[in-house]
Amino acid sequence: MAEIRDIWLHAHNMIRSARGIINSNLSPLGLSSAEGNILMHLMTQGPEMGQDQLVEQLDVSKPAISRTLNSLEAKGYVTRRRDPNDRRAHRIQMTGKALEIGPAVEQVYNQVYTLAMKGISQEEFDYFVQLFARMSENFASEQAEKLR
Amino acid sequence: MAEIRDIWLHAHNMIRSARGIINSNLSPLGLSSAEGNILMHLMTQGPEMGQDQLVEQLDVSKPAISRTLNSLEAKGYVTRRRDPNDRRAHRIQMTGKALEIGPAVEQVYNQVYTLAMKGISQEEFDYFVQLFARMSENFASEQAEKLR
DNA sequence: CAATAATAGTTGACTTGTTAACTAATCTGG
DNA sequence: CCAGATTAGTTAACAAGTCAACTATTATTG
Repeated sequence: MAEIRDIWLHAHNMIRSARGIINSNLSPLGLSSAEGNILMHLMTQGPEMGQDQLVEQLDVSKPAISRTLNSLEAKGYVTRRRDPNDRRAHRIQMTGKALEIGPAVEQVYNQVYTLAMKGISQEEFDYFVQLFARMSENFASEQAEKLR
Repeated sequence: MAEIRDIWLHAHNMIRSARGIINSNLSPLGLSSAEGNILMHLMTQGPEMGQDQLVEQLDVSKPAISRTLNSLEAKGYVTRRRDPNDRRAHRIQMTGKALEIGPAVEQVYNQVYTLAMKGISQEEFDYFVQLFARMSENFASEQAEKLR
């Protein structure tokens, strides 16, 4: 019988395992999983964007994004340009160095995705994500409720 | 079209939201979510167990359990007795104080579970958990592989 | 039966995230 | 046009977890 608590155990386990795999595969490149997440997002979603877009699209807090960009910038994988149209904002751009390691990073993430999907059909997967989205939305709208 | 990355966004969001709800509802009792998780487990899975069982069943590392028990003990919700049959081990037991607040704690968790299930049928839920279990197992056996 | 391995817990250093409070720039309505 | 609200980002303090290395027992086995 499925226990509802199990959802949290599985979610916790999956996130921890995936992070572990990503960390150990990125460490030869001198990258952490938090850094990899941002690079992967930039690689797949466009080569340049504002910090606030990273916050929204990766669903991670502003301070977390800010600090991870600090280390990516220090390592030379990313540049922060002031946006000339809005001098509060920063435009984040991957450097040539980032583009060089791009395929290697992408491969690490694809490996994780492949592992997650192992033994699961496309239909099952779509249904799973759809249910997860509804459950996640329950929490999101509860939060919106509280802010009102 | 369902993106596989979305799974992590949903999992992240659900865990964070649930933690937030639990934290804010337990804070009047002076409890954190990490502490609540342990109390809830003791309440539903038996009034007494070894620390290693908490580690295994809650799927949280030894240090995390150890430190959370420190604070539960300091607050008088739990006692650590040395096991007479194995003097390395500790037997964890809820105190009367913990039993008193038990129903209130349980209610907080049930509220979260109810929210997660909103608009989701029992069949959908069972299927969801079953798929999640398989996905989680993919990661667990990968990890076992590496240890071998 | 003694040496070695395994197990239960703790401690320390770190990772990755959070919220709250702040600065600086931009927007908006009276 | 300017006072107050909003927005982009940073900093500080904290939460909750991780792994690695340690102590102190208990189990195994040669």
